[in-house]
Amino acid sequence: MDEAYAAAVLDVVAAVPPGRAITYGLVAEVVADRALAAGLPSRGGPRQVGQVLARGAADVPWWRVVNAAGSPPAHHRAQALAHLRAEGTPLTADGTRVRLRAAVWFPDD
DNA sequence: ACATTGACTAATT
DNA sequence: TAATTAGCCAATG
Repeated sequence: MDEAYAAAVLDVVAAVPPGRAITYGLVAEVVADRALAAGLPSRGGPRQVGQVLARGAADVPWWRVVNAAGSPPAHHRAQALAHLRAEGTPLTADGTRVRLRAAVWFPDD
């Protein structure tokens, strides 16, 4: 397990502003880009991001990280949605998933 | 070294 | 729009 990678992932997640969200794939890309810019070897994909969060998400707003379909992790979806709703994150009419079109955030904003 | 697993994604149906 | 299938990458046993 690479702590540097985990730290990079958590850093990105922690940077997501309230009321916005980001996908696993996007996090993976940002981390990969940063690693590349730092001259480090390329990192893993979305699944590794999930693995890192599963392990050390205690200190970060993990509920702002959703899958490509806009659905929160299957493990805590109810609680994640509660957080998102409380933050005013754009959700679909049924309130079961995030409206990525409007809520997706990229580190440039 | 091989098989299994998972907080994933994209293409198909 | 939702369910299936196949591909994916690294960690674990």
